Amino acid sequence: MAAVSLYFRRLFGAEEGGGEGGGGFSVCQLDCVAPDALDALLEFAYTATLTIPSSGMRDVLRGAQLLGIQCVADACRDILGETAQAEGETAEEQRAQHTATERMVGGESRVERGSRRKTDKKKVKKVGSHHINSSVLNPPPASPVSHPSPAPDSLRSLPSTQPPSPEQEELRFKSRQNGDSSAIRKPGRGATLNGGLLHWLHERPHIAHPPPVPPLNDKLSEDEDMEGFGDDGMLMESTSLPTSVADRRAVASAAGGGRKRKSQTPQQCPVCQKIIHGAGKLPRHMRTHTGEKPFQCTACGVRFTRNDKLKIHMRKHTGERPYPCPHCPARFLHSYDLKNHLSLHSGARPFECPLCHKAFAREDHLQRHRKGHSCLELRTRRPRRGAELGEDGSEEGGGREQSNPLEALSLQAHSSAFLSRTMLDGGSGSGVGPPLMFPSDVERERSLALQALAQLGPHRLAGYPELFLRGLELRGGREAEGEDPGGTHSPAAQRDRWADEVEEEIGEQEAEEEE
DNA sequence: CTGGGGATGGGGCCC
DNA sequence: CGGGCCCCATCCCCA
Repeated sequence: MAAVSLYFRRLFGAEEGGGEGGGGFSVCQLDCVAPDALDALLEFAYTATLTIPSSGMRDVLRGAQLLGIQCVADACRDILGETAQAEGETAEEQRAQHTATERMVGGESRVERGSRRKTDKKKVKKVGSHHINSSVLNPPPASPVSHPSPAPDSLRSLPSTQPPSPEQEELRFKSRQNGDSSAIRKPGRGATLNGGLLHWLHERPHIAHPPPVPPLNDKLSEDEDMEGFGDDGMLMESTSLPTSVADRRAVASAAGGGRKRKSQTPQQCPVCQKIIHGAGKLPRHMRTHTGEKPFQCTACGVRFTRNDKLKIHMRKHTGERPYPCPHCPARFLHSYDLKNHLSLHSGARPFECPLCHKAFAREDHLQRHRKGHSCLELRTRRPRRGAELGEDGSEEGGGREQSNPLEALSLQAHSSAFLSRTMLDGGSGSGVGPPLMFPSDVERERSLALQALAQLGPHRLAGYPELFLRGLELRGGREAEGEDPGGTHSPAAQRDRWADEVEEEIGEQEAEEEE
């Protein structure tokens, strides 16, 4: 909220050097803003989408002015059109704000002291919803509760303390001015404003796009995107991935030097920093943060974040089950349900616990089994290596020939943790560290994890160059040692290999420790 | 604890 | 480039 509202920026400790994100406020009463308007403005702060009930435009305008959300105020005035001009007070405000804006564009950032309308500072910030403690206000639906990056850092690095250069600001200002008429759309439920978190603008589905002002705007859009990801020093700092999207785009931009728009995929989520692959997939991902569910079932009213999920849901009402089992009358809503079901007919259980060698038909059941630490009968049975290879002739087994390296990594962690405890039974450190894990195992875990990462291809490790390089090192070393890289690839066989390696490593380490 | 169905989110492919 | 469609992995819930 501080990122979009001057009022909140001041309220929540934006004082330079203040440091504490809360600013000491625990309760904030906003009775000067109509509840509906405040709700709309909060939604805007989180989602860069402003939904204005047609009856409440004036309230939203006043709320935006009071809270110092300049772009919303501008948009409301734009929507109101001549109405705003006709009212002397509003027109006066508008002139004052334009004057203030022009001062700001010229590099002046002085803030009027004591004024409720703090309209003369930088308008909407590009980075918005970062660790917003809105417990004292009405939180938007399904606002992110947890966040991967620490809150104080996010708050400290709010771009409000690092205003863009005057040139950038001027470009943004011009863009906004030129596009006033096209920046607003009126979808079914109200007006949607494009003006907030600029690096979302190209991604969000219900947001009007910036005005077409080529070629300047084209460059501007890219610059804003870059800014949103990197120039504000927040997102890039938090990830510090040299091969991140922003860097790749920066490199491409520098190399190309042309006007051509670069592909926006993959894109980094500004909230969770996750890299989202695929054109147009970021808006879909963003809805997981905002809780927005624009697709509603007309039959039962259930809402969904995605259209395709709604479509599948509709099958429940239509009775359509398009995935029939060829062996029995069962029909399924999802293809993967049929796939799971087919494993019942085939009897294939390709997912075997490396510890107790219990086999499961489904991978998630194996994972659940492992997470529950329910397999404490260590190696009461030998691996079914031969049996696996024989059984792999079945359709299900054949489908899982290529084991997921991440699965191997996870399984290996599970195995090594468990084995560490059993092999070092009676060792020191009980009660310290995670369950079934000894502190001395941390380094070993790390090493094993890197080995598993080495199984990942560069496409899976593109965002983790350090790990990838180290993984290549390790893999090269192992292959040079004559390990059979083309051995069995069935999931269970792979896991057995890992487990055996773990045992070997543990044995070696024990020998070293004894020495 | 396990088996099974369903829900959710991400990625690939295509238009 | 955005969106639809599909598949996959994972999680949740219930019997």
